[in-house]
Amino acid sequence: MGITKTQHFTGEQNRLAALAKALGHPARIAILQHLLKQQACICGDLVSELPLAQATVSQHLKELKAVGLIKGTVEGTSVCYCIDKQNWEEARDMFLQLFSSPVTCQENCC
Amino acid sequence: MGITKTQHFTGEQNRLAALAKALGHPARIAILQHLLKQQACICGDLVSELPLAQATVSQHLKELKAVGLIKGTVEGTSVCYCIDKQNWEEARDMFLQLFSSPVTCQENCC
DNA sequence: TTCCTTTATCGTAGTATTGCGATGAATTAG
DNA sequence: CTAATTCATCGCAATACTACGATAAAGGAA
Repeated sequence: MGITKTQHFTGEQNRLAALAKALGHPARIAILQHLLKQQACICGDLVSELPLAQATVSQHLKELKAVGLIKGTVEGTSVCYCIDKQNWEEARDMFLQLFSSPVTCQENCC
Repeated sequence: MGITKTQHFTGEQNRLAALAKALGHPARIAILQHLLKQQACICGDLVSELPLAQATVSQHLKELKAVGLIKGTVEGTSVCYCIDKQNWEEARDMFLQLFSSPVTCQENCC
């Protein structure tokens, strides 16, 4: 079919999957890394930073905004983007929790 | 087009994006959580645990194996899957590094 | 006002993903 | 050997993603 059966999974599983999916593209990783590196916020500089057309970058920004990892504010003609601190920390905590479980599987296991 | 321009990004960005993409589905999150919870490895129990057909689960397992997050070994008729400790820790470190940067953007920013 | 800049959105093409039934391969049971 | 079990793969249909050119919307400059 091609449509994910979200109903059958927990809200946490769906949320974490949505966050991971948003991180699942090198361009979006690059955008986030750039926003983290800059002390101030960035707008269309991202387009010149990335090897992608303006329309494509705008689309990636839209996806990151959709899951809440970034937020944007209009500043005159341009738009200022930055990390959404609250959701970013929520994401960090969810990934941290997933990876905090000890891996009990040994070498000889499997 | 529909093909990601991986050439223009760093190896790290592509690797992290690939790992994130693999985590970008609730079924795969559920699989990993189940493998983490079990002290021993699991095989086809996953199929009965998940609300998906056997073929679909097998496909998700294949993707997780492709990025190295899990590994499987044949044990008679069934296959034993478990977390690949080394790659799992690599993934944990990469996500940790991404989220370790301080978010400097303030409330009034943007 | 008109023009330019900046960003978002639309439309399209190509590709990838999701899901499943059907089938195939490998092992075990009898 | 045959039959059953377990899992992978194939093939298909439906949907989602990636990318970009073209266009639209909104503000600033002249």
